[in-house]
Amino acid sequence: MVRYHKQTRILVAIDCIIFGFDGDELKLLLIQRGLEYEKGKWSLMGGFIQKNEDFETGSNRILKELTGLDGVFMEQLYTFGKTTRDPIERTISVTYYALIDINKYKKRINEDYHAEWFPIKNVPKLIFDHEEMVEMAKQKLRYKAAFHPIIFELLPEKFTLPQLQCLYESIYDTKFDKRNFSRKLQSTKLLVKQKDKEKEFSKKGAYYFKLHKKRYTTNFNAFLNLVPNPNNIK
Amino acid sequence: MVRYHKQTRILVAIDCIIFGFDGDELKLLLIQRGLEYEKGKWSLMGGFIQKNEDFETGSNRILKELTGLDGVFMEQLYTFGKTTRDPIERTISVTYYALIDINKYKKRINEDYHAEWFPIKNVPKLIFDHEEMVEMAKQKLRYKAAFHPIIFELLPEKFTLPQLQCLYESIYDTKFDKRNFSRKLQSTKLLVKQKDKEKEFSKKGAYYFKLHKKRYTTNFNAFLNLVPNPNNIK
DNA sequence: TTATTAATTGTCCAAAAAACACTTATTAAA
DNA sequence: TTTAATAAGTGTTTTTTGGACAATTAATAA
Repeated sequence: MVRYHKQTRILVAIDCIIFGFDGDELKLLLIQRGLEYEKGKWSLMGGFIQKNEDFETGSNRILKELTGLDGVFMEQLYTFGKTTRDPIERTISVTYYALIDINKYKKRINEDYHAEWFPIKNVPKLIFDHEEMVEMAKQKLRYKAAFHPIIFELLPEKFTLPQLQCLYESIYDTKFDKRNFSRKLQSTKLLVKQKDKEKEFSKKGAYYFKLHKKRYTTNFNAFLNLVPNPNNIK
Repeated sequence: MVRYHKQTRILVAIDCIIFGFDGDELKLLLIQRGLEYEKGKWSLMGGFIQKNEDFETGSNRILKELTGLDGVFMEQLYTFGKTTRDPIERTISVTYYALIDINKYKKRINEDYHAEWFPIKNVPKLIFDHEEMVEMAKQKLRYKAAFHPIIFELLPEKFTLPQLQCLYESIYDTKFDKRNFSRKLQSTKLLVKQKDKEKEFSKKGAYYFKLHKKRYTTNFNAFLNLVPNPNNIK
């Protein structure tokens, strides 16, 4: 095989910023490094890209290795390339952020890693530039959730309006008016009210909703406005 | 130096998607490959990352090599990693898109490359996955320009409202109502009307505007709405 | 029966966005 | 000099959207 000569070849890692929601606040899944350098310190789940593996495959492999989950929402975030970011050897890191339904995550699916969920407001010190990665992922999530209905990836199939509002409030670290919130979310037409109620968290109980799947997939990338009618743009 | 063992090291390229605006339509700067593989084919400007170079340095080096320009708006777009994207040897590509004032670009600043501006609606066939990169950059530009005032990076210091509208229309491939457009843009408070007029393109002449630099830098990341008052969010 | 708790629901007002058409400045041609 | 042509500039009305605001309801526990 022909090769490019005299060029530097570099290690390429994939790191995953994994978000979950436990019904109370937004959380982040971290692992405690086992052997090698920086042992015992907290870090994002990651790994090196393999010889014949592309990023989609690699990020899914890494996510599955830790969580056992397949087919979750995951999107490339940013590629970090400071020359000194890994003190052992230059490594660039292609990061992906994932939104998972925390109920589907089974603790200890993988005994090789000591993994734990941390409240997003209380993340421990992380190795390398992982804190910067987390910060960027949080911003991306805030940004995207303000325009697109991606938040539902963090919720179980059936959820209530108060749960949904709580999730938004956790992401934006603020409080919303529940009347306006309810009206706004229902006006998206993405929610289908169920007949049964969630009764654990209140006496009255809150109606469950499910996503209108067809509209959800169709509207996943619908967006808003500085340009007139951006949705009608060809 | 300690190194990670048994891991694959990969070539890392940077490719730049360079946009410009000539007063009429959005354009893309491409080069015709000189020697080596795929000679004569059109391609994005790119290069391999150097041993002690991070992405910001590298992307600026590559941009300057072709355009002679410094300090232009450039932002990381996406990292492409399909294992077969470069048939010579596996190479991942970290892409950056740049918005330049086309007037500052001097043709033939660099005789090593045969570079040409192509209308965005009429881009030739490109090598590798470069068309995919261009497509993604176009989408990103549309997305971002709908919420943030980045478009001014494509314009000279003084510009007219009709020019600005023409640029938006070219990006979105549609027509806007000029009364609403003018009102909307002026309501941003980012524009400062000048006393002189541009008189080449019409008999009446159109007033020049400049950016209100302070407000422009302050509001560069201001944005809009699915969440109440996202601008006030902590 | 009453108290408590959280869910649910509606009205009004303000601001923003979109639809819509005429007037003005200038130059070139009649 | 008048007229025609061209593109710039400007205002009003209506509709839609967003946000402020508080009373009622369902269920359980005291």
